[in-house]
Amino acid sequence: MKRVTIKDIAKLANVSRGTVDRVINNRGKVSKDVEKRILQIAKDLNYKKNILASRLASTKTHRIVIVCPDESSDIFWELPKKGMDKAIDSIKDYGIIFDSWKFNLFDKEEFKTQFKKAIDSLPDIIILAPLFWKESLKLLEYAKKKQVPIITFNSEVEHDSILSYIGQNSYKSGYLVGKLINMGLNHRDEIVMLNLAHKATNAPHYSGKYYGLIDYFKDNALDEKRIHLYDVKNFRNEFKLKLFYQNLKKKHPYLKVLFFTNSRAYKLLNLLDEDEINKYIIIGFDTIEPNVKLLKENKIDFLINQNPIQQGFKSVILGIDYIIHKKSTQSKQYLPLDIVVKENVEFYIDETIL
Amino acid sequence: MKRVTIKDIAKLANVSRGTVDRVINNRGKVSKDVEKRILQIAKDLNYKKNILASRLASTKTHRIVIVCPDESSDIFWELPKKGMDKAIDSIKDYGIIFDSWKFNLFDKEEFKTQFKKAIDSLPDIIILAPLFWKESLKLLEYAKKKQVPIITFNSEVEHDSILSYIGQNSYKSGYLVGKLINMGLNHRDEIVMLNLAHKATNAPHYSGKYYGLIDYFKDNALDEKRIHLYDVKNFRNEFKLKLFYQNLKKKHPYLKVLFFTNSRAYKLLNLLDEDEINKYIIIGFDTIEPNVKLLKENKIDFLINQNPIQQGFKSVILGIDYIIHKKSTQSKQYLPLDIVVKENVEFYIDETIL
DNA sequence: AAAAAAAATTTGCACGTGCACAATTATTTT
DNA sequence: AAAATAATTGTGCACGTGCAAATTTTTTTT
Repeated sequence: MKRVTIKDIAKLANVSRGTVDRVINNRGKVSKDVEKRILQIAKDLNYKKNILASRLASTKTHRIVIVCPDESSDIFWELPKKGMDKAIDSIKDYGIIFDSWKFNLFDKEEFKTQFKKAIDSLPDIIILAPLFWKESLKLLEYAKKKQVPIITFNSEVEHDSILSYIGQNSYKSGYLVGKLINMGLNHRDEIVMLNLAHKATNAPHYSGKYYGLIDYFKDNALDEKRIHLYDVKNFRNEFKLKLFYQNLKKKHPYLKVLFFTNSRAYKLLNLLDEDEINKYIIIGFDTIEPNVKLLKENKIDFLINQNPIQQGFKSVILGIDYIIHKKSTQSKQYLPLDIVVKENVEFYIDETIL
Repeated sequence: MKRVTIKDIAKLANVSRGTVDRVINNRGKVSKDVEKRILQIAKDLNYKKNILASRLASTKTHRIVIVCPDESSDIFWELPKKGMDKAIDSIKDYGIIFDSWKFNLFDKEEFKTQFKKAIDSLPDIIILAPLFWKESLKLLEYAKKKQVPIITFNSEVEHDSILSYIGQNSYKSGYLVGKLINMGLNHRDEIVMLNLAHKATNAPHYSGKYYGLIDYFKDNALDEKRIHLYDVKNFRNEFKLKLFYQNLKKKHPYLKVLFFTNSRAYKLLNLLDEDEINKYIIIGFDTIEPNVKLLKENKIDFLINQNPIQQGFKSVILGIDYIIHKKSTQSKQYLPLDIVVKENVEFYIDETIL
């Protein structure tokens, strides 16, 4: 069962390889009837381009630009980076160049600068973590004008220059947290949802979580008035963070659940005593090292894993797919929301992908 | 930054491409000093073979044989199949031939026949689901004699002709189940562990689960005497299965947890009434369709996902890796044990891998 | 209807490696 | 030391596609 090649098609169509090539790759300059004939034959023979030969012969060098936070500005971002590096490594023969425009997670201006630079360099595609919502939308419009397609990951933004989104579904993660909370809740207990983040960053990102949680309570006839949402902007100042917690305790005598909306649970928890922590059901996100440590010490009860490594990996693979196959289906891919407990955490730490 | 090619090395070493080729691929017939020189230069330049060109030029056709149960004999086996098909599809240009020797899950003799046939066909590698323990060991010895390397998945067997194992860790899954059970258990409740399987199949497979569960109880100062293990060999006979359950109920007045050791929870559950089921905490394995249905109906509380799709996918990828790169590190890769509940099941059903 | 222009098609080299056979050099045998 | 043999090294074609220059065919213009 020999593979069907361009040559086979050419012979059957009574034309040369070059003509078939032009049809297959839409290079034009082919008469209508010949084109039709060739396409029919290609279809009949179920011709599939040999990607090895294609990439080997191609002189074009494609370029993918990655725009995401510097992993030194926040520990979480080491994870997508791992996945991306893995993917990049796996296709080193395909002649695709990767550039990285990093920005400090807390620096809105730098985000704008870097994203703009990325667009202006006119790459074949940009892989973007659109952390700042408003600014992203503006620049996405700019990208559209410049005809640079974009794959987003981690944060969900809607825009028609976005080819695909890879990441978690915030709403559903909130809903899932509802379930986890409910497994150990009494009727009076209060739930506090802590958003340790700058106001600047992606708003829908965590509000989705909030509404998911609320809806779980509604769907299960629980009183959602017991849920309290707090934005904690000064989380990087330990003193203020601790002060915030002292006030929180006073305000909520029946406080039972601490739900951290992102990977920064450890920032507060590491400031508290053991018996203080043990009173609560504590839920956070992402299996970064300080969180895992707390999980193993029974200080965190659940971590939701949003598969950041896979997010990075798949974003890059998708970018490659787009370039190689010119696949351009607008799509969303929500990665699993894994429930991580002490007893299965080992499987979610040093994922060896592929 | 142009890629380093064989030609570059040849020029620097003052030899021809052919000589470099012979060194790189250990084809012999090269004088010692030239070989040394070339290897040094290759190392200095950090030469990496271009896999595209290599595979394109290669005339060799490699063959991978898959030996696993026919998916029609048990619904579970559709899942690894999906993963395998995906992996096979992704490398269709690499000129690797796949053969499949299926066997009926319940037929020990057929397993032996097919596995033996696979070995005798002398493929480059066999990907095997070693469901029958004793028979596998015997034939693995035979494979060793015939020098056929083997990758196993799904069931863990120890043998030195096995290159890698991809699958779950039974002990740890039992341990994890302990945790899940414990979240909703009272001190008197009885746990019943049901092994719906022929005696013939892989013994350590489920006994690992048993010991894991026991150990969780011990580690957490729970009374492991409340755990009762039953082998249910006649599970395919609905009448006998129901009878078994009736007896079970009589025997265990404080029965609270039904823990199914494999994917066959639905076989019993579909015979029982809704209010019967609601009394229990029910835990099973694998997100096959009938189980998912029960999970969505709140009839199953937890499913442990052993990532069968990924198991299939990774087994094949590993086989390809072995053939292409001659990587031959003996290794085990335990895939995550995902906790699946109604609220996150959607992410574990129709996994779109890569 | 010949010349010019445009459109369609063919041809040949390139990509980097595998592999078989030819050519050269080194070693052994006569 | 020439001849025979062995060991080593070089050369050319192949894999299937991309691409552009060269050629042929068709259409338009004079």
